Amino acid sequence: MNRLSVEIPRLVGADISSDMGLLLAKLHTVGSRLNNDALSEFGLRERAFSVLTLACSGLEPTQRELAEFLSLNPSQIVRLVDDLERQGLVERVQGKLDRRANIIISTAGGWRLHELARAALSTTEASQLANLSSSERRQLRSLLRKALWA
Amino acid sequence: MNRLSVEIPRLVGADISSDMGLLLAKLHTVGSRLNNDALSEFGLRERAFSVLTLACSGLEPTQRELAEFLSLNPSQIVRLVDDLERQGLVERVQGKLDRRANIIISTAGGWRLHELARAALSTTEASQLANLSSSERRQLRSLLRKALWA
DNA sequence: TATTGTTATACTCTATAACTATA
DNA sequence: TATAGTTATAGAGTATAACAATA
Repeated sequence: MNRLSVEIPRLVGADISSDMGLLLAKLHTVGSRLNNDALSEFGLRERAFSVLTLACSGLEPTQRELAEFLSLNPSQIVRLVDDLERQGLVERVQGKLDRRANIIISTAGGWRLHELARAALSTTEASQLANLSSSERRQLRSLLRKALWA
Repeated sequence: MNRLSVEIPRLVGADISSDMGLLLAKLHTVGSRLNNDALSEFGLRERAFSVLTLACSGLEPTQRELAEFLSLNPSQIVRLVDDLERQGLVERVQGKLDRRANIIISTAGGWRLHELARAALSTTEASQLANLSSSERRQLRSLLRKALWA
């Protein structure tokens, strides 16, 4: 249950093996397990890592933008930022134009941890997509991006 | 929050927009919302639909096989089958070779509901992947299958 | 009036360990 | 001893409504 199956199960013959919902669910949840395992030594989980990455991006995202971009709702962002802030990895900075908005930026420690975590994740991604060539991985990435943002 | 964004958000510029974990998480969770909305009129959710589909496949899956194939753990299958059984959609049949195993098969009512649900889902999938041509959708499906089962 | 972030809350999903009956 | 299914339980993820501060 903790890794991609090495044997091809009998049920792959079923029609549902081409069902987009199932394919995405399976690759996502299996990948999440690998990612969360890899991130656990850094005290992070998959979504916290995404928030940290955006806090490191230089784009100065507001919590609202994070919610929209990550397809999470605003109250989930509150919790994620609370935890990252408690760990000293990010800070809430009041927006200049709109004082209601919090801009989330990484601390120096956040940057350092992010680099380590990113490196660790690149190896889990390689194992998650071991069945694909590097050109197929690029193709997959490109199709997923296009599906989401045209 | 309930559909794919029509506008491309500012943060797409960030490196993380190519992060496989994020791409899969986002397309999966947004798709799940659409699927669960579409299935709600049938009293189903995404995973229950997957189990029902396999119960209708003629492959006579055991609960163990369902767990492995769907990347869920056995106790989750118990709950899903309990609910489907309570709705009269599937039955547990004791395995002939191994009396410990339960084979999950669809009832006539399960078959009928499955057909209706499947038709409803095909339209949500179309809207989820509206940005892709039909050849790109086939390509995506094929890459996801290959990633999972070589 | 509308929006940003927050809190409280409920529900769903995921994971684990302990148990039973069979193998 | 090991495996299939079950139960109980805890923790993580998701969704909603109501509220304060600001627009």
